[in-house]
Amino acid sequence: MTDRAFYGRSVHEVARDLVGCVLRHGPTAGRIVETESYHESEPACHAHIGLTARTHTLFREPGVAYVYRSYGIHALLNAVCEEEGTGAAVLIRALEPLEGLDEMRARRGLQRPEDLCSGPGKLTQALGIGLELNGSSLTDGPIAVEPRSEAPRLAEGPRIGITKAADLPWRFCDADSRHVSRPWPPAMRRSRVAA
DNA sequence: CATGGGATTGACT
DNA sequence: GTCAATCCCATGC
Repeated sequence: MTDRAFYGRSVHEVARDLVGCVLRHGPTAGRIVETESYHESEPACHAHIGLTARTHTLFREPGVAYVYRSYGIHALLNAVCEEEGTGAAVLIRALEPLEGLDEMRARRGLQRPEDLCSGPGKLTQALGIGLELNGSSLTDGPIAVEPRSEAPRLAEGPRIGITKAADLPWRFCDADSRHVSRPWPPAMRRSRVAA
């Protein structure tokens, strides 16, 4: 289990260090293979507009889960980082499924492991993470994050799916995983190795 | 109080 | 490649 100090650092460092960690909720678990970092100083971050009812969670203490609804349909999971009062978080974008695959298949209505968690909305559905977990603790709550044993090789690139500050290279992928969401970062498109 | 857009996904051409 | 689904909330009148 990660501790609060792990999250109380630069959001970009945390985003890098979360790749390779195991995310767990109930009987389902997966290895984090893709993250993006967001900081209040740039307009793509929800916290950029300041403290509102929606962004309240982003300004809380490090190690809290920020879960919000995207496009009216999907729940997206973030880990709140840096000091309390600073709006910054790491978006968990993809997992390599490890445990509870059948539970994930039932929730997703799909079979292939690489389709179960290869996107931020997909993984919350697969793990059963909903908006009710917004504000819950990642260090002592229903969602757990377990430290990695070794650091994966990272592929970095611009964040995707956003219109503002789209040039910042704050997307971090496990360069050797085939469970990363599409499109893959340029550095990963040439040669592929099995996960 | 009305409106528009978004850190997405899946289905379709 | 395009596009609709669907809803919270920020913004503007």
